[in-house]
Amino acid sequence: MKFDDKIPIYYQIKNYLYHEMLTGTLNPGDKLPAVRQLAVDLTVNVNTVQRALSEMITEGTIESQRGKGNFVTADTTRLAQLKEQLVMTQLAQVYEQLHALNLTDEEIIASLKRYIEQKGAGQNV
Amino acid sequence: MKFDDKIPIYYQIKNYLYHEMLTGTLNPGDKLPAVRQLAVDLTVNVNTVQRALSEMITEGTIESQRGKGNFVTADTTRLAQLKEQLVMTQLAQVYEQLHALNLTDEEIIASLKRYIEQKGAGQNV
DNA sequence: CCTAGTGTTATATTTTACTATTACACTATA
DNA sequence: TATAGTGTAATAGTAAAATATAACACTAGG
Repeated sequence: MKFDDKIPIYYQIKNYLYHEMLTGTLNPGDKLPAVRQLAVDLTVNVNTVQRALSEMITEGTIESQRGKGNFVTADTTRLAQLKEQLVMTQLAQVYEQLHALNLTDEEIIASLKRYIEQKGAGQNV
Repeated sequence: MKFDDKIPIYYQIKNYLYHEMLTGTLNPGDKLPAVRQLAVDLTVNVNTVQRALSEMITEGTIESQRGKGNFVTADTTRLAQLKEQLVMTQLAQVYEQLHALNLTDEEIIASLKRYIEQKGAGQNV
C-alpha cells in the first residue's frame, strides 16, 4: 500500500480500516485479518499495525480478544457515529481552508459542484 | 502559532504564508518579514522557516534577494494559479474521502450544504 | 570602511515514527 | 499436552523533522 509521507503511517492505517469497516468490506462483528497478515498486506511492521489498532481499540471501534483476533465492534450505533464524525471532519476541514482563502459560502458550494461536474465528465459512478 | 503534530511544521508554514499571500495580508511584490522575525513570530527555528521558504522560492511564489529580503512574487497570474491549485487540492481531498465512504456526488454536495447551514446558524459571514 | 540588517548554510543534538527482531500470553484443536 | 494461530510488548537500530547555535554572504547607509 502506498502512503502519504506527510502523515504518520499508523494514522493512515486507521483511515484505511475505517474505510473497510464503513463500506461493507468489514461488517459489524467481523474478524479482522491477523495483525501479522495486515502487516504483510500493507507492507509495514507489525508494531505499526498494532499502534493503529490499539488506538481504535481505545476508541471502541475495534474489540480485541487475545488469542482469537481483532473484531469490528458489533455496535452499529457506534459505527454510524464514526462515519458521521469522519464526514464532519472532512467537511469542516475543507470549509475552513476555503473560507480562509476568502471564498464565500456560496463560492465554496459552487466550486465543489464545478469540481464534481468536471470530474464526472468521463468517469461517473 | 499552534501546529498539527501530524503534519511537518515546514509544510504548515508554507500554507500559512500562502494564506497571507492570497488574502491581502501580503500583496504581490511585498516584502516578507525577515526570516529571523518569522521564526520568532511562529515560535519555530530559523532553519524550519528557511526550509518552507526555499521550497516556495523553487516554486516561484516567493523571490529571494540576498541581503534585502524575501518578496512575494509580483506575478499575479502565478498567484492566481496558486490559489486555484490550493482550492482544487482541498476539493479533491474532501471528494475522495467522502466518495470512499460511499457517499454519492449528490450526498456529498448535500452534506456540505447542510454543514454550512448548521454552521451559519449564529455566525454568518 | 564599518555596522546593522538581511538571506544562506552547516554542525551537532533531540524527538518521533518506523523497522527488525524477539519474546511472552492466550485460544483452539489435533 | 503439544502445536499452530492469535494478540501484546519490549528492545535496539534507522531515518526524518526540528532545534540550538554558529558562521558565512550580501546590501544599505552612516
